[in-house]
Amino acid sequence: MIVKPTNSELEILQIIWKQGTVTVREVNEELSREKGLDIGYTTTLKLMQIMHEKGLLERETSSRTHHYRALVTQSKTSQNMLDALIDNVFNGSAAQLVMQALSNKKSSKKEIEMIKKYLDELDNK
Amino acid sequence: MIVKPTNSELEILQIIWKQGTVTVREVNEELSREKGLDIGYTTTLKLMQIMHEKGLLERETSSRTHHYRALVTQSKTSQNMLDALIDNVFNGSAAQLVMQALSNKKSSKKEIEMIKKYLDELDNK
DNA sequence: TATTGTATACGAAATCATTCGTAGTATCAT
DNA sequence: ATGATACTACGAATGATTTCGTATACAATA
Repeated sequence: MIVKPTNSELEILQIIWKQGTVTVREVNEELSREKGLDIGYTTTLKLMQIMHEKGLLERETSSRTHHYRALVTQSKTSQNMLDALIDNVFNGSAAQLVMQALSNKKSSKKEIEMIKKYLDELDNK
Repeated sequence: MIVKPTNSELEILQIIWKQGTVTVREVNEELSREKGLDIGYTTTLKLMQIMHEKGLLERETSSRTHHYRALVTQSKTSQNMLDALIDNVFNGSAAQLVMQALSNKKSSKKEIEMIKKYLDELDNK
């Protein structure tokens, strides 16, 4: 089943993917830091509770302070988002998306080399 | 100025990008067809009116049936979406996005060749 | 001309996402 | 033990997006 995280949920997921296991407070502080403004603690709490209901997060409630972990991987999630974008906006062509992605964002030579190497590997299969 | 189309707006834009110039009815029928369920005519109408207000569409009202055209290009729009995705999900690395995009969606040899050629051109600049 | 069909305009209901306040409870330091 | 602090639960306000009903007007046609 494909779960599509909302924007706010995605922000929270990013933090969890970096940290592995988190408390609500940790996420709330990191969010506030990133945004440079104070997010209400209960706002973050509520969001994470909803994410738990939706099956995006699991949690450990044995101690008073709950601990959350992601149930969806970063790669699965970003793949879903990419697939949606490819289908919806690039007429199903990954190549089209790739070229456009490279056209604007100036990538370093190193990055381009990396991609080439990657393509060669793809070729040899 | 960056305009961020909502999901529904994007669906409509797709149709308009394919067709060039459209009436509300055409869009409504195409939407209903794609979704396999009947969308209220006035729903589509309202959306397109909003899109017009927002500056996403222009329209020709000389005849009773209005004709709409897109004011945002597909490439500008998709570039914006890609940039957002790269920033939000791929830590700012286009290369990361590119490789992931290619990993799942199996691209044809032809597509891969095309990308390689494209990379070579990028290199020579 | 009266009827029927097809437009637009627009307010507002319905839905979904986000934010927050309050209540209740556990924990910790004094 | 008491008070301050930190936690969860949850209802509800707010805001944005999506959907639809109704009013009104024009056009085609019987």
